[in-house]
Amino acid sequence: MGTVFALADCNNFYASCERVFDPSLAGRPIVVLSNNDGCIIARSAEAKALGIGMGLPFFQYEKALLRHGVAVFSSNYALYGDMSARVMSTLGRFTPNLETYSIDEAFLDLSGLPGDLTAYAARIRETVLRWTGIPVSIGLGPTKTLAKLANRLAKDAPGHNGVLDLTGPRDREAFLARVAVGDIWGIGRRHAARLDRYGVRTALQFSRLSRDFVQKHLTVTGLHTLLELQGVPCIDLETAPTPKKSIISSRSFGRPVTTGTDMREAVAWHITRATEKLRRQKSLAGTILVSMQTNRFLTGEPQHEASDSLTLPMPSAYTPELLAAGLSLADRLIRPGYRYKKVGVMLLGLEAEDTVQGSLLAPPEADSSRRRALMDGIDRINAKWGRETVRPAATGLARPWGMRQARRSPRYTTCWAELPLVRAG
DNA sequence: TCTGGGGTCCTAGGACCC
DNA sequence: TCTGGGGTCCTAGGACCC
Repeated sequence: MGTVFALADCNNFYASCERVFDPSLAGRPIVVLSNNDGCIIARSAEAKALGIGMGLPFFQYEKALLRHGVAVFSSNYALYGDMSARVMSTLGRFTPNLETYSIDEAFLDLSGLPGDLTAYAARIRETVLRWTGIPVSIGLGPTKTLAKLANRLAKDAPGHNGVLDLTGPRDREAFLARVAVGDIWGIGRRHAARLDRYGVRTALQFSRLSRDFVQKHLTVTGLHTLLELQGVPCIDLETAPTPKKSIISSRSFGRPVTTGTDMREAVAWHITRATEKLRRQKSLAGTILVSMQTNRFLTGEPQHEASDSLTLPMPSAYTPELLAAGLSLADRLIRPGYRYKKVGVMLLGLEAEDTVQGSLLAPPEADSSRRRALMDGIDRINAKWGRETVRPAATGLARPWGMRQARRSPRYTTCWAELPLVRAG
């Protein structure tokens, strides 16, 4: 018996989360918007059936959506993140070997399981649905790529009840023939277009290409995809979360920003947020990068896009130090007279806080333990009393650059004041 | 007025070394 | 016209994922 991977993927996850706490949404088309209520990033099955595309700018379709009775939500990541954790912990009851692949997907290693795999997967589905209210589909395969493909078929192909098994070679070719090459995990738009020029349109055709051809055109990652489709595992299950190698905080503004003060506040806010993430994974950053841009869709307006980075003398997770570095970069980049749309901060050159290299030139800071205690104290207060209970003054108070979120549902599961209310009688 | 955010990996080419 | 050979490291850009 070989390896068996399952991919469990929540159906229309964000839309499903909204539905769990609002039964009146059953059967209704739902869309969820990106940050700032910009684009449509999630759709319920009913919304997809109406032909509402992914990534469409909301403001262009707002009237049509409301006319069709579509329920529209701002994204509510407090809710989605918490529901995701519930789904993952439920899945964890069925195997200790689980990789949380994204907010709504997990790979499970089901190798060596006795009995009927399809029935086992069906039981996983039922349990997740009963315990969390979230519907999932499950694909089974001897490699992650085939499990992904099986999952897609489980969702799209009727008559499979949300579970599809591609672990055996039986019927595999027939299923591969039904999947477009661009729908293979790891084959994106560009590669799909390139393959199309060679007449390669289905997963089956792709799986029959020579290794040399694939490596030449799609590099080694493409070669791994090829082998995985042929049933040869190349991509392992990663059960332990690995620390990030870079951390980003960036966001569009709710409205154009024109003053240096607002720009600096926004940059400081992102630095603070990125540095919190950095400390949470117990890392230090060697380099900070600040970027900003105007609204590229407004072709009539003057455009400015700029970014620059600065490498610290010693890697750090001390917010005031990163604020000083990042704001000095911002001051060099910001140009008066532009209407900015977005700023971002990236932390690079990350290393674990306990393995950092010392420097011959800069002796260890006498107050480094004091700095660490200060950050630790602030992080604890904010964990207990809520984000931004204690925050740098540089991040401002009024936040005129903050994002729009006109249609957010309550944070049903993470906020006492927003718990769902049930009336009896 | 309005168009998302956050990541990873690979390769080519330049800088630099002996 | 010709002007070595081989290696490492870093970065930018491109591709992919959700």
